[in-house]
Amino acid sequence: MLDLKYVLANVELVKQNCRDRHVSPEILEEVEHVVRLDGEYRLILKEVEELRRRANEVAQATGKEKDAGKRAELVAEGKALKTASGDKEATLRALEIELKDRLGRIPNMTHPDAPVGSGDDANRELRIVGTPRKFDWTPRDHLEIGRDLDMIDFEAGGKVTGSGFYYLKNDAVLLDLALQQYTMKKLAGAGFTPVITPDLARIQILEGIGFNPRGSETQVYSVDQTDLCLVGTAEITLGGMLADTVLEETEMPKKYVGLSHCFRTEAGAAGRASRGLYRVHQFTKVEMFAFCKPEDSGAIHLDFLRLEEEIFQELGIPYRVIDTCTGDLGGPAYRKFDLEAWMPAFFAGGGFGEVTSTSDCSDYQARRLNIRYKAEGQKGTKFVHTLNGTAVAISRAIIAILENYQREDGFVDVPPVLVPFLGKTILGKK
RNA sequence: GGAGAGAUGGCUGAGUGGUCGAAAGCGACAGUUUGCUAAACUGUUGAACUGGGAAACCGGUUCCGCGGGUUCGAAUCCCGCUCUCUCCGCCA
Repeated sequence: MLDLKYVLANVELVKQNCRDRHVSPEILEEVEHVVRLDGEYRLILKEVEELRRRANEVAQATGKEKDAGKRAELVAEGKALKTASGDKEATLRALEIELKDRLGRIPNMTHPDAPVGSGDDANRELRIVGTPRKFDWTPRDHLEIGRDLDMIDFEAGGKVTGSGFYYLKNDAVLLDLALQQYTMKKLAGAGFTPVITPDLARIQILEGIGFNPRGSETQVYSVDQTDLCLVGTAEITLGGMLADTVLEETEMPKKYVGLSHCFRTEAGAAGRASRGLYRVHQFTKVEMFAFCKPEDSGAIHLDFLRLEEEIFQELGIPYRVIDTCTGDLGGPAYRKFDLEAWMPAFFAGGGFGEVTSTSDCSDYQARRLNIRYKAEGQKGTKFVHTLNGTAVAISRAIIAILENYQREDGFVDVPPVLVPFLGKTILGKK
């Protein structure tokens, strides 16, 4: 959620930002609605406050009044005031709810360096790191490898749960756990507090982070008869962890690395790049999250990106870094970098597929989650900035590892950095 | 799932219908004292929104877990909910 005052003072900037981000026309119109509603709200608030002021005055006077006749007069005035304010109070509440609702639909402002535009063409490739390996044979994709080595069972997943679900078996299980442990250990050593989060969260928290669980094209599974949703990322539970708190300036930045399962309906994503493990309804993810002072978020964002790159460098997977264009930022992100890993077989002839993503959400999430900090020596509180970044999305990392580390004999080498966690050097071999 | 107890400011904790944004203590901050620290003493000390003012500051509204209700008036009475604790049941 943007700051209402900021929106009112910068209507044209906010609207231009909406256009840059290619939001729907209805959302662009929300800016006007917000301005109009705020005007109405202030007008009525003034009237209501005046009525309440007088009502408080009367009520106090009534208590002090000893004379029965005068007392009765005051009570009568109090009753009249009560009647008068009833409707206005209701209108005021309705206006406030609508205002907040519409304000919440306006996306975050955008970092000035983010490329303006929409679609893959507008994304800016910052760099490519690593060299794709040359194969002496036609590289097999992870579906084939997973089946041949009895490591991934999509049929059982489909039967028991549905399309988009899968079982990991044998060495894929060890690989999954090794990736989790390697990443957790690395980030715990880099000053992050390790956390295993709940896999469900309240709707209110989802909304605070910027998800919209109720829309028709929602990516989120809701649990019937409750206000709970399965989380699509630990970003939700990590950000929500400090909802409604006031931090001390000295304890920031607070950095967490969280492990959760992630559930996504992938509504409307049918079609391209949905084979195998690439676009599944459930996967496990290790996620970085930070709460920091506004002036630190830019540096921490770059640090998150550095850590993501370091992880893929250590895993020995070629990747490229994308500075995400305005049209693809989503609602909460002020700026976003993606890492796309080389997948030699999943994309015909080899191609890059998104494996991590890190967003600087400025104070957009903190405002709605009400996460503030007390600045030393200053009165009042300010909203923190929040950042999130994928450390490892296990399913997609598995694709990259299986395809990049495959051997001509059908087995798969274990990336050296994972060997200590996996306890073997070749996957699939008994 | 059943029974009971509770939720008040940074913390502890008083407050059962009007003078309560809320006693007291602790903590924190400032001052006095002091070679420095401590102690002692004095004072200050919640938040959001909002009107006036250059500012210091002066007003107003809201907030005692959350949401309703009763009343001229609610921290206080009534209803619903959430959370915490204790006991019982169940359970990995």
